[in-house]
This record gives sequence, C-alpha cells and structure tokens, in this order.
Amino acid sequence: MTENECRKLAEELFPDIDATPEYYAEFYPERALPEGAQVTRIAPSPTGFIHLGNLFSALADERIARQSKGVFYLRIEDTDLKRKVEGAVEAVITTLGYFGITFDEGAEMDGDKTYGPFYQRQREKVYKAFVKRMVAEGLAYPCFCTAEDLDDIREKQREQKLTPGYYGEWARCRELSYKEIRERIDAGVPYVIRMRSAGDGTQKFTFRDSIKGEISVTANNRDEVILKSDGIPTYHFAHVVDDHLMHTTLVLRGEEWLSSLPIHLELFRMLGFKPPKYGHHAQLMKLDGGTKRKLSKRKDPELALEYYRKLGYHPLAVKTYLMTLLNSNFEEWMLKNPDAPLEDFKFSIGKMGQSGALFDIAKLDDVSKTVISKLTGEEFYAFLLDWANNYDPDFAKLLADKTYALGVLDLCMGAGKKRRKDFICASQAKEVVSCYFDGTFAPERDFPLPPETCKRILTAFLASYDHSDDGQAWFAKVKEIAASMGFATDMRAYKENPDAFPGSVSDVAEVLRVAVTGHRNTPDLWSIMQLLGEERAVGRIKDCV
RNA sequence: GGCCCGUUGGUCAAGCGGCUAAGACGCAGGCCUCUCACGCCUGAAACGGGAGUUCGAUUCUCCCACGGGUCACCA
Repeated sequence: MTENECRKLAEELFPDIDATPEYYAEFYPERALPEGAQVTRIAPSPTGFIHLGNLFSALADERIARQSKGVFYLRIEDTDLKRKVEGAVEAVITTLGYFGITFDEGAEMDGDKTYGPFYQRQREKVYKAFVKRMVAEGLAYPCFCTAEDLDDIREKQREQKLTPGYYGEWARCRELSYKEIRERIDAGVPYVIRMRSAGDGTQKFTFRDSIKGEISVTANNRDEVILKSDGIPTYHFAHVVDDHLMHTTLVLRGEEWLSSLPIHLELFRMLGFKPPKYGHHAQLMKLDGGTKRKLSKRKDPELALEYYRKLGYHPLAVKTYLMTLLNSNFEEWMLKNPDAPLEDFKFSIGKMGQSGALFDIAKLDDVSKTVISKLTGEEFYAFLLDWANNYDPDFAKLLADKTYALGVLDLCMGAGKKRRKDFICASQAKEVVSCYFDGTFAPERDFPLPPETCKRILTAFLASYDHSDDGQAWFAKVKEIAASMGFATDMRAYKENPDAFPGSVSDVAEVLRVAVTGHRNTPDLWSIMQLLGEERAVGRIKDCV
C-alpha cells in the first residue's frame, strides 16, 4: 500500500474517530508531581477473584508510590468480556481496603475526572485514535485470518519446527493491497488490526528490569493483534496506551509478563512513547508433594484473600508477612523498630526476591502473634467483635459483655510491656478464649493425677479458699496443700530428685487449673479465678468433687 | 520443543573474589517458672552437578540437571 492508501484506509476503517493522538496528549497532560515521584498502579481484570498475589503486588506498588509522594491508582482491565464478573470491582476495592490498601485515583473514584476513565471498556475511542494513526502510518493493518487459518499456520510451523506465530512471511494479511482489503471489508469479512512488527526475530538486546536487573531479550517480530474484531484492544495495546496517557512511571507485574515485554517495547517505540520502568516479580509458590509450584486458584484455598479474612487473620498481620517476603531486609528493620508503623520502612524494589517464595503459614502465624501482641485489648476486642459479627454470630453474643470480654483479652494478652502471644487469628482466639465463657466452656476434664488424689486436693483447696486473697496468698495456700500431701514445694529440689516426692506444687496447681478451665495450659490461674468471679470459679471446682 | 527467568539449611533469606557462610520462622535441648505463653541461652541444619578464569570461588564464564514462566482475537 502507498502512503496515501494507508491514510485513506485509516479514515475508512475509523470514520467516527476524530480525536487525534495529539488531542489526547494534551488532554492527559504530564502530572505535576515532585521530583522522583513514582506513579504506579494495579490493573486487575474483573474476574471477582482477588488473591494473595494481587495483594503482594499491590502492596509493593502502593509503598513505592506513597513513599515517593507519587500516585497509586486502580485501573480495570475489562477488555475481555468473557471474564467479567458482576460486582468484581467492588470486591477488589473492599478486599484490598480491608488490608489497608487504598488508591489515590482510579475506578469508582473522583479520579475518573482526571486521567480516567479507568475502565478500559470506556476508553475504546482513545485506543482507536492511536490505532487509526498506526494504520495511517502503515504501522498496523487489518487481518482477515480466521481461527482456522491461524491453526493452519501454527500446524505448518510445527511441522517445520519453526517458532509458532504470526510473523514474517507467515503473516498472510501483511502485504494485502488496498484493493484486496477493500473487497473483504465490503464483503463483510470480520477482521482484527495487527501491528506491523519491524523485527526479524534475530535482534537481541539487554533490558534493565527494576527487579531482575539485566535480562536479555529478543526483539519482537510478531504482528500481534492490537485491536480485536469487536473493536476492543488487547491487553498489550491497552497497557501501552493507558500507561502512557496515565503517566505511569513504574509497572510492577508478575514475571509471567516478561515474555511479552518485547511486544510492549515495540509498541511504545511505534507510538513514539517513552516506556515506563518495569519490574517483574516472581510468583508466590507453594510446596506440593515435594516440589514447588505456583499457587493455584482451584487447588489452594489459601490463595484467596477471603480465606484469611474468614479465619480472622488480622489484616496487618497478612500485610506484615507479605512485607517480609517483599523485602528481605524488612524483618530485620522490624526487629529494630518494633513500634514503628510499617509505612516507615524504606521499601526498595531492588531488594525484591528473584525467585518465587513459598508461602509459609507457620511464618504467617508467628508474624500474626507478634502483630496482635502489639494491639491494645480494646483494639483486639474491636477486631474480634467485627469478625464474629461477620462469621460467628454465637461468638459475637458472648463478646457482648465488653467489660468481661476485655478482661479475658487482657489476661491472654498480658498487661503492660510483658505481652503474651496467645492469639494468632480470630478463629483460633475463639478456641483459646472459650473456657472463660459459660456458653463455650467444655467441662470434659482430663486430670493429671488419680481421681482420689484430685478430690483431696480440690476439697482442701475449697476449704481454705478465700476469694479476697491476693495472688501471693493464694499461691501460699496451694503450696500448703502440696506440702500437706508430701508434694514438693520447691521446684528446684523436686527437679534434682523427682523420685523423692509423689508430685510437686506444679501438679497441685495443674489439678486446680484443669478443674477451673478444663485446660492444662493457661495464663495465671489466680487471675483467671478473679476474672471468673467467686461463684463461677468455685462452682467449677465443686463440680469436680 | 524454542525463548526467557531462577537454583545458599525444612521455609524466607543476607552475601556481591578471601567470612568459623548472617538473621528470621520452624525443629531439638536448656534457663526462667505453679502450667502455658513471653523472654533469654545453646544446638542440629545450606552454597544443585561438572568444567574453566584466578594465588583463591557461594560470588565471574560456559555446559548440564532441576524448578518456574511463556509461545491466544486471556489478562
């Protein structure tokens, strides 16, 4: 086709598109941001499934943008209507919001008035303006190949052991004349628009990835589809146009995109845009039957963020755990700055991991314990109550007596600076705390000593019990009972010669503990009895004699 | 299969030519202690394999193996 024919074709293909690339360049001006500010985004497709990997990525994007006083926005990649799920966008926003990720602009926000719209479906005209220009300049052309044609091409390429794809002489529609194109269009043959790659498949160059460092890439040579037959762009094209017009400075995405980077780079070049910086991060993995594999939507419930919410993991715990995976020096920093908010940590993309990290629930649990131990009783109470209201109404009822519930939590969390770490997540906290509520107290007791001995201990205890005793007086009485039965009261002496005694105070205390709580391991027993109140505490012991 | 990325203890990982190869989780033992939890101490536990380069390789190069990714009008 001649230059004139190209221009003519562009006009005929897109008669309704009046706005030019120049118009949009002016419409979406350079952002006025301080020096060094980064503009990042997450761009999920609205499938309704938001997972740990999304949060992982979002957290990195958010940190980079906020840290640099830049912009973090949400764009919805809804170019594939097959994948669209109702309510998915709200789910993305609320779920990420639960984990404390918020946007500066983007879908469903006022930002729509600035660099938006942020739904790609609503940007059809924008993309077409650029496609039109590419056709006019001979950088793109209509392709009439059917799915069968493409299969046929692939088949032949496979036979000849060539790289599959629409490129070079395999690109059948590439050199169609203006007349041939006209005829097919007039005949109503559906078509897509493909980019006309300048590559021949041999040029190699190195690219500097913000995470992976120097990587070697082969220049693109494929005439990728940029506009589908329904007039909607493919991801490749939408990404390039949007990230340019929205002035994204850093694209952080999964390493599965690394292989299509050459396409994007060529598109940026064709359009005369300066590409953003790219950082391709590794995927989250899990151990399955001895080998690492990518976390899968279908097989791994722990991939879904909803999973953690249901179990009642604190959002900050999940976030903190993810930070330890995101930046290896984060944990060290956290140890040194135990009271600093994680926003104070200087996040650096250069320190992101090179290979896929295994998701480690044991580590999450440990981080969770620490995070919760830093919460005040009030804060944890509010969190627990909120969780119970959503997932466990019966438990919520037990929590209704706030003063009492707070007493329980304070007991399990420890007072002052000596914090216990009993809680991992809300569902587990419920188990831990169940023995303090009559509604959930399970009175099956497994005593460590023979029934007769237990009875003697409990009877003696009841006889001397005074609810107004302080902790010391209380324990002195326990010791007395132990001594009266010949049990050791000095633990050191007992340990040196355990056979010399039938037991120790520790056994006596344990009998009491089991009688009162049903458990062998609990926080300080005296405190528990004070919390339960005389009637209940004594009542539980009486049940055992 | 082609191309790309990766490979340090069970897990997350520091390391960036010379170290007794950090640290965290987990595990084991101990201290503290009425149990538990917390805290503290100690311990077991690693550079995938093979060639080079070098006085010297975990670190640089190449080959192999293994793991991952990708080759759509999906993102």
